[in-house]
Amino acid sequence: MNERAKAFYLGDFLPYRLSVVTNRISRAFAGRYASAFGLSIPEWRVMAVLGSFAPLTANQVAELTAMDKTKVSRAVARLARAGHLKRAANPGDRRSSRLALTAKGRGTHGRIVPLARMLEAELVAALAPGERARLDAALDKLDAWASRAGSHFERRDACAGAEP
Amino acid sequence: MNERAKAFYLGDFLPYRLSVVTNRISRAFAGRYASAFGLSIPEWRVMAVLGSFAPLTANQVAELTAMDKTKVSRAVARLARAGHLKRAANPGDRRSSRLALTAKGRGTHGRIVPLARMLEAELVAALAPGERARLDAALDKLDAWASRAGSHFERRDACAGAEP
DNA sequence: GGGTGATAGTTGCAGTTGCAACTAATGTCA
DNA sequence: TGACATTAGTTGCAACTGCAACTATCACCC
Repeated sequence: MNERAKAFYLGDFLPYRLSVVTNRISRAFAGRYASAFGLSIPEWRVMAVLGSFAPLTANQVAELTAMDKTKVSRAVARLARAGHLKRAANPGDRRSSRLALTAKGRGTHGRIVPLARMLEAELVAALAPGERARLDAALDKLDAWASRAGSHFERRDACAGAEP
Repeated sequence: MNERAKAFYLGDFLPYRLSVVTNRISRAFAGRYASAFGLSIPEWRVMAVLGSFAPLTANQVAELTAMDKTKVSRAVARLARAGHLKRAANPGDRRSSRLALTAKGRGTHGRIVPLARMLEAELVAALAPGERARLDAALDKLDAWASRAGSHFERRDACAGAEP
């Protein structure tokens, strides 16, 4: 009836809730697997997409991983230094290079992927049957909303996907 | 049949998916509201819990916001400097202080909360009826899993930022 | 061709973060 | 009371982050 409406509980606030859960899961993933191979999450993401899709430019990696090009650049530099990937000249465009995993990189990738699958399986096991599909659907909708909201209201973004 | 199992697609990896969606939403929230009041997300969280629960110690704030005590300490320092909250001596324990919003802080809180509710309403509007409740339930389960996994397996993390 | 504007990727910089180490105040137990 | 472990909160540090600015290359078009 007055301006003193219902109390606001942070714990019920969806963005907060998503953030907390996501961070806990990321932490579990990083702590159990990624860091055991000396990889940060951005590096793991780069390796993951390079493991699936043949040679990619850094730009394509950025799109596939939803990461800022700066982040990709640094992750690629570290992975190259560590011998996990190599850059080959891109015949069609000398500004970019074709990134691909080395044998060592493929080895690491091959060891992490099963562990990632295992972690995901544990995660899904915590859900009821069919609940994962519904979760994915909900996340799709939220993502679509956030992408729209981000591009409409946020300050002038240079280009593509906003990202973490 | 051999070690070359199904390809791994990062885009289907649940931790990754959660991270991307969460970050987009946080960004939309921060860009549209929090930053308009000069508040970072950690600061907004502190104000949110102080707005609901009378005086709290920094420690209690840390628990309620699921933030590191360091983060809380810095957020509180900035909020105090900006005049949004004040620290009062804690009679029972001189190590901590009782934190509470000032009049100015309550004013800001009172203006942000309706906007936060509005954003959440938009978010929920993107979902089907009943889908939000199912999402919450799923998040609860994932959270429970992550808390368990984190406390059991985690130990010395490197220092990689946490994000899937 | 040569100018103009876009694009790929890198780097400088300022701000944020978590962990470890630290100070200060309690608590405990003999 | 006096040593010793605990807890509240702060700070040093080293790493990560995004943005803006920059270089190099490409694309267009007169």
